[in-house]
This record gives sequence, structure tokens and C-alpha cells, in this order.
Amino acid sequence: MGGRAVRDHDAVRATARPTLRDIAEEAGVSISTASRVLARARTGPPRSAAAERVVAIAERLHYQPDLSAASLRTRRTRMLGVLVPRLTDIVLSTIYEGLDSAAESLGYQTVVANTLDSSEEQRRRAEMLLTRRVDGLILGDARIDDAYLDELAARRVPFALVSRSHPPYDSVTCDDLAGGRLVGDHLADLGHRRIGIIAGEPHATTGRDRAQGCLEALRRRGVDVPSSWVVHSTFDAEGGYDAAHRLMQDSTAATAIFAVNDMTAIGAIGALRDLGHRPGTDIAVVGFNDISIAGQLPVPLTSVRSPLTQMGAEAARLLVDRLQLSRPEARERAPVQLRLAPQLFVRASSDPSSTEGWTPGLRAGTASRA
Amino acid sequence: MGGRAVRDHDAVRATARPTLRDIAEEAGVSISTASRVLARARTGPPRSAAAERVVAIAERLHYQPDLSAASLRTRRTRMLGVLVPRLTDIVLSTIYEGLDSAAESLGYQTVVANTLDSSEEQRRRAEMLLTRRVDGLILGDARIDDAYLDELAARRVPFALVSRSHPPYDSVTCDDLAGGRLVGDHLADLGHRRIGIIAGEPHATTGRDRAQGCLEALRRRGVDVPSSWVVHSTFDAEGGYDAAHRLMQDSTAATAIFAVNDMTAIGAIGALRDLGHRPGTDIAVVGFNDISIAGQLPVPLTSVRSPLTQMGAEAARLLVDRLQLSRPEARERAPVQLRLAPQLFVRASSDPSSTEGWTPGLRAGTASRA
DNA sequence: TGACGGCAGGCAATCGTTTCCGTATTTTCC
DNA sequence: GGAAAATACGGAAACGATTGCCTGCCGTCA
Repeated sequence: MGGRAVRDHDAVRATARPTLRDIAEEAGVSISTASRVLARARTGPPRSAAAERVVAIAERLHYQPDLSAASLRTRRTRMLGVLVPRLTDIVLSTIYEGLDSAAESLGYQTVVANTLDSSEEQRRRAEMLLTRRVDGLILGDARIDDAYLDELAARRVPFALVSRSHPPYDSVTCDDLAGGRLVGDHLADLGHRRIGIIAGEPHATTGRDRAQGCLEALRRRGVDVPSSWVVHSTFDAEGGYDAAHRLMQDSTAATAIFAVNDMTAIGAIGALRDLGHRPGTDIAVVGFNDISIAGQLPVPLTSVRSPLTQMGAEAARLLVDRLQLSRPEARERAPVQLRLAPQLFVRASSDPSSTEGWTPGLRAGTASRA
Repeated sequence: MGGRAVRDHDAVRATARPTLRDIAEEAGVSISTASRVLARARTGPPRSAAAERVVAIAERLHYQPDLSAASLRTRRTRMLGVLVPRLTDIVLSTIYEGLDSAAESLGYQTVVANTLDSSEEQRRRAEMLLTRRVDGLILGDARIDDAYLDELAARRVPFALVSRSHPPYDSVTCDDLAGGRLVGDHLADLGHRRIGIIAGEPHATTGRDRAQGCLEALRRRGVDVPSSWVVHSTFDAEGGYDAAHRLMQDSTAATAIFAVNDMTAIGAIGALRDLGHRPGTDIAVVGFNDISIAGQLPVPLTSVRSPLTQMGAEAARLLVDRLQLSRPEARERAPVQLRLAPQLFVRASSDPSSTEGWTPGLRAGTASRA
């Protein structure tokens, strides 16, 4: 039996997927020619009769290159690994949606994994993705003092951060400081002077920066927030519920609460109501991210909209850019921390005079490099 | 230069990932032996001195097999493709979370894609996943009369459905008919006789079955629902808002509304409020799925809990089971439609007398094969 | 002591693609 | 028309694993 005959080629393979060999044979060219022609077919029209035949046959047979084989050879998978704390968090799933669709239009597929915001899971899942030989990683769960990032950089794994930042690494975030300032100014404008802040997880730059921006704006307006009025919590409704309880057990109750996350704000509202307050009337509540239900709540929630979809998309672009750059082993591009502009939407939860749930934005959202 | 020397093996590769060859060389065995030893290492202890050396070296070098190479050879990728309408829908992301974590413990990784509940996207993304040579698909977006499923079956692509069913194909769903009946009985118990239903997308079995179960239970109790009181909508808050408006423009207003999805119910509540009703007081509202914020809303939402995480996990198991079965090209397993038991949680949106938001379940949730 | 079964281990083919390196052919330009 | 440059094409070697087949060693048992 010759090498060829061993493959049950012509008989059984009728149903199997066509390979380059099938196309080459039918077109009467070599496999290498078929490969080259198809590689070029994406950029320009076929440039010879043989090339035309190859393209036509590939078309007819619905040829799809075997990506395992290709990436075995090229060491590239055209897959991006994505880590997020949790996809059930609407904020992260929205970011991921933007990320995935941008990646797709750049010719990459994504694989996503939940890390539950735990360092161990972060490392474990990242290593699983790297075993799959993803071309790069996008981390949505970077922590302040995240040693794993340094390790990745040392191993020269291309990666970018999204949602949270960690200079000097590439990242795309909302301009959280600016967003926090919008809230501080807004609350000060309304005359509040006793303000509590639910600042989220201490290891996340999102919460830290939003809280800090708010404090900064307030201080500039002469409003001081005692440090015991800044409490931490998880980024979900339960966390907000607990945090609001802790915050309000102080007898000198706040007249306003800024929660750095909408779900947290929703939980806080629940707690306030349980405590006999009327959110939006007795006490102002402001959230962050402006998730879609924020404006649909019974008491529509004032919130800072962060461009989540766009953040994901920019992160994908940033990473792909770096990936392509690293191809000619040439100079590195300087790291980029992209901060997208936030926008405040005032609604009844902070300002009962706002007539409707859905207020058009006050400031145009433009991106700025930093 | 001999073949070996051409690889920049010992010098430059110090940093690169170790391959079987590296291990074999260092252990003084052939590559095939190294491969076999490592394959067996997962099940039992090494059975010879050489085997011990191989395992130790692999351990020390943190050897990870190259999955591209392995799957090129074995035609298996240990990846499952997952299609969902949208991950930003908490229902789907919860299902996916259960699915992914079960898949992981079964030794599979998942790749997920949004299809926006569109047939074209469904097909396009599924084909992309199949190009990646995923071992099987899990579809969370099956439609009634979904021709693509028949095509997949004809092409012998292993797949399973989740959330929505489509006999005779493998599926894992909530027992939506039973869930609907719980709601019908509940509303009838409360004395409602004018009931509107927001039944979701007409192409989804979830909405259809939940609505039908409710109608069935009501009919048994002598309550008739005119067909114009059953309206369709998308599965998000906007859809519920619109649908409730349509429903209530009928002058003979309903005293209760069953929305087959919690987000839809939330939107409906918003609309009712805009129309001057007081949901929970004037008009009962019941949702479905019992997403986490349902119980945290200002007027806590009565809802039927469907075991979303478990659904995803069972779907993964079902597919992996089929995958392993199809290995010895032997007999096929009979198709399975697994329906998981739902559970009603009564809260203030339908029954103001329910004292707290969080009512423990009335019936134990057990799985039943069908 | 010799036949035999079991098992460890080596050789080599193979999966499907990309890409280096020649040679053959065409085009370009004087 | 001919030399030079550009291009097309084929052969063959990888990429890193899995696996069928074969050899040789070991122990067992009659």
C-alpha cells in the first residue's frame, strides 16, 4: 500500500471536510500553491488561471482551513482569552459583548472565563487559556498590586486590561476619577453636606477612583467626608444592602449616598427602604455605570454612564494592535491607558424635580488618551 | 547543519514551552513512550523507572501538551461551543455560568457567542465555532421550527439545547408548563379573573410553554383569558414596558399580569406605574426565573424560580455524555428532554400580605426525565 | 529448561497547514 | 530581441502530538 492509498480518501471522505490537498488535487496544483492562493485571496483577486480554479473549488467545497493545523504551524490561534470577575454581572457581560464583537471584526475569536475576582482563579483560568495558546489576554479583573500581571509581562504574554487599570500596563477604563467628580459636584450642587460612599471592593481601581473623584470634588466645594462614611462592599446588590446598613447605623444619618456601582446602589436602596427612608425623597442615591434598568426602576436611579461596550471594543483593539506590533519583533509601542469619558444622568433618585427617568446626557462623551 | 541543529533547541528555546521531545530526550526515552506515560499518568501511578523519570521531568518543566497538535492528530479539541441570544441577559449568563463550570470539571472548555436570537447570527456563529472544530454545540437560542437544528443533526454534529426545547433533540429546560401552572393557580387562588399575559418571543418555547401552562391552570379553574390579552414582546425590560402599554390600552383593564420573564415584568411594572397603577396593590404582577434582584425590588416581585445554573450544568453533562458515547461508533443513546422543576416564590408584587421579600419555596425542586 | 503471554518501549506514519528554497516562467525595460 | 527582475509554482521540511505495529525483555508455568 502506498502512502496515498492508506487514506480512505476518495471513498469514505466524501462526507469529511475538504482539505488543501483535496483542492490542490482537483485544481491540478500543489498543496503549497493552493495554500498561497487562498492566503492571498483575502486581500486581492486571483492572479492566474490556476489561482482562479483554486479559489472557485475552495468556494464550491466550502473549504475552511483547519485551525488546529494552521496554529500548530504558525504558533498563532487568533483567539483572545478574556477574564472577568463574573459574566452574570451585567457590567462585565456588557463589556464582554463589545469586546467580542470588536474582536470578531478584527478576525479574532474570544474565550471568556469567570474568575470570581479571586487571585487563584485568575491565575488558574489564565493558565488554562494560555495552554490553549491564546494569542493574548484581556483581563477585566486586575487588582491593585496584582503580582500576576508582572509575571505575565515578564513572560512576555501580550495582554491588556479593561475596566480596571494598573499602570504601566495597557488598559481601557472609564475615566473613573472624572466620573466620581461628576457625582461629587452634583451632590454638592443639590446642597448635600453629609454624604456616605459605598466604594466597592478595595482591590478594584474602579471603586477606588470613583470614590476618590467624588471626595475630591466635594472637598473642593468645602464638603468633608469622614473616613468612616466611606465603606467597602462587593459589587452586587447584596453588598450594597449590607453596606447601606453599616453606613446608616451611624446615628448622624447621611442625606445622600454614592454607590460606585448600580447594583450596589439598588441594594442600598432596598436597605434604606427597610430602614424607613424614602430614597429619592429623604435621601439621595447615586449609582455608577447606568445599566439599562437604572432608568426603569420605580425610583429611577441617577447614575454615571460609562461606555461599557466601547470600553470592551477599545480593549480588543488595543490588544490586537499590540499583537500585530509584536510580529516584526521590532520596537515596542509605549503602553497606553485609555480613559473614556463618563456622563452623568440625573434622575429622581437624587433629584425629585427631574421630571422623567431618562434625561439626555449633559456632557458629550469623548475619549482622551492619558 | 543536521535536522536537529536547525531547531534553535537548546539555546533559544530555554524560554519556550517544553515539548514531548524535550522530556523524552532528558528522560532518555522515545517520544512515543513519553506520550504514553503521560497519557497514563492521569489514571494510575507510573509503572517503571523510565515512566517515573518522565513524569518527574514533565512536572518539573511544567509541561503542558500543545492542544493544537493534539487535536490535529486526534480530531478532538475538548472545546464546547455555546450559543446564547445574549450574555447581557442575566438569565443566559447564569445558565452559561453553570454550563461552563460543569464543562470545566468534565475536562472541557467552552467558547460562547451571542446570536441576538437571530437565525442568521445563530448559523454564522455556529459555523465559526465548528470551524474551530469544537467537539459539540450547546444552543440556548433554539427556535420553534428551527431548520438549522435539523441540518446539524443531519451533519451529525453533536449538540444539546438548553433553556428552550425542540424535540426530539437533547435538551435541558425548566419545566415551563409546570411553572406556568404554578402561576395560574396562584393568581386564581388570589381571586383574579381578568389576567393579562406577556408571553415573550413567539419563537421561544420558554415563553410559549409558560403562557400555556398558566392558561391551562386558569381554564381548569374556570378562568378564561381572551386571546387578545396574550401579547408578545422581547425578553427585556423595554419589551415588557411596551407590552404592558399595549395590554392596558384595553379599557377593561386586567387585575393581574403574568410576564414570562422577570426583566419583562420589571418593564411592565414601570409601564403600569406610568399609567397610574400601583403594582402589587391595584394590580398583581408575576415574573419568571427569579433573578437575583427580583426579591430586592422596591415592590418585591413574585416569580417562578427556574434552576438556571443547574440547567446549564445538566446541558453540559448531557452533551459530554453524548460525545463520549459517540466515540465507539456504537449505538446511539435515545434523546433526552430533561425538565427541571420550578418553584414559586410569592412576594408583594402579587400578594401584599406576604410579609417579606424572600419567601422560602413551597415545593421541592426535583428533576424528572420526560 | 523451553514455550508462551504480557508488557514496555521504539520506529515511523500521520493529522493539515505554512513557508523556505529552489527552478521555471513570465513580464519589463532597454 | 535579449538581459534582468518579478512572479508563479512545486518539493519538502517542519509544527507537536498520537498511535499502529513490531521487537525484545521479563516472568510464569508445565
